[in-house]
Amino acid sequence: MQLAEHSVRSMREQIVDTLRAEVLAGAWTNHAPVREQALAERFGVSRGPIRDALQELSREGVLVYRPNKGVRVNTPPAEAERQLLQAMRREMESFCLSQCIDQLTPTDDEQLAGILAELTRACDSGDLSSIADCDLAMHRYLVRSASSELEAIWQSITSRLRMDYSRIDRFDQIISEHEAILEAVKQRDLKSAQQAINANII
Amino acid sequence: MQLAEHSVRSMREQIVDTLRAEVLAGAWTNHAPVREQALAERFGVSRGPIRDALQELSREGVLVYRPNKGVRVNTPPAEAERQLLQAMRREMESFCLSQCIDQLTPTDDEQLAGILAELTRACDSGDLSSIADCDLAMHRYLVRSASSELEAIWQSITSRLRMDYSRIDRFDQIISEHEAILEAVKQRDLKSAQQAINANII
DNA sequence: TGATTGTAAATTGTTAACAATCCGTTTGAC
DNA sequence: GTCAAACGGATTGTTAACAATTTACAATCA
Repeated sequence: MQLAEHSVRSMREQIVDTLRAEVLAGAWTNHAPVREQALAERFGVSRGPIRDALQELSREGVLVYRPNKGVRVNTPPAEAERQLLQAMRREMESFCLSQCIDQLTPTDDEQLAGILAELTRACDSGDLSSIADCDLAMHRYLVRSASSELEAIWQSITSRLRMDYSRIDRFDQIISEHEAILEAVKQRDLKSAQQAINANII
Repeated sequence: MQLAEHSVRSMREQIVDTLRAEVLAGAWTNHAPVREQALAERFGVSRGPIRDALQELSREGVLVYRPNKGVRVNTPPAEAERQLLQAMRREMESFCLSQCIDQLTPTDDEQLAGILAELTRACDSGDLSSIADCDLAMHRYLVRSASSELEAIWQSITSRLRMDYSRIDRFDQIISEHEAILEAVKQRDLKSAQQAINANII
């Protein structure tokens, strides 16, 4: 079974996902250094897997690694850099849509609808961390459907973008934008979907 | 001194650079799995740093990691994906030039000239691995001058592109293209430099 | 024969101890 | 009082042994 292959998530991957979500949700400052021992105790493992996870998050741009000094939370990019990264993200997602849209199945539609439902719930409860998670999950789903290779690059771009979800009056907008994406995808309407994605990536 | 900070290259980085150069030069096949113990003995270290290096190269797209099964050499991307990656690479390098060109010093010009000299030597001797190295080194220098953040993304794009240097009649062209880049950069002529870079990324 | 289960070797994943490095503090000379 | 060298605790880097998993191969049965 192929899906089982994917469900084998190593310790490292779990730690990476947990820590990334926390950092991107703004739960950590970039002033205090990240200590390996503390994380090891928290996750109930030794420092080995923790080091692996921190290294991966550094490569991804979430953290910054300096030899013999450990890691810190990365700072947001300068404005010019941010604009480049955003342009690249748009380009990637447009491409991924064009690659995958004709191969999506009703099962995929259901998955996306599920993510949208969770996003709606998160917006209602105002849980910023969860909103960020769901927003990105929807985009990631489409990118991954096109290419797991591109997913890694996409991740390192979005991790560096550090989107800001704090403007509370945007919640309605976030939901409706993602509804538009889902609708266009369901109809297998590439142009509309690309437009909806571009409108969402601001 | 700031450069000293940079010159502190960890064991992992050295191993990563060595292995990347070998894989991208086509020295490894993607049929045989990569064994940690063998590499550990070759580099005279334990499996720890080797695992770190393999993990980093996996994230970069040079290798592919599968839980409990180790890593293999990655396969080249499909044509459509390759075109996207190339477009993104162009976009990045154009941007980096615009960011750094006015801050480059005569020292940078010398560094670039040095890389070009080495490239010329490599082309003369037909050393494909060295040609690949020097070609990328020049581009990397400009990217890094603009942003070490972007360098990581750039690396993961170029690693996946798997450029082909084997056409022997292209050596003259490679040299002249890089001469054009250096010349335009020396003049601090952004438009010409961007044009030269775009012409070189094919 | 062909498929399947059991077993042993090989390989990756994890751990804990040890070595090397960094950083704040103290000490001592001038 | 100021500066620099030296000390000590804390932290990261590396190692080797151990655990878990995979893989190849032989033994068994229909």
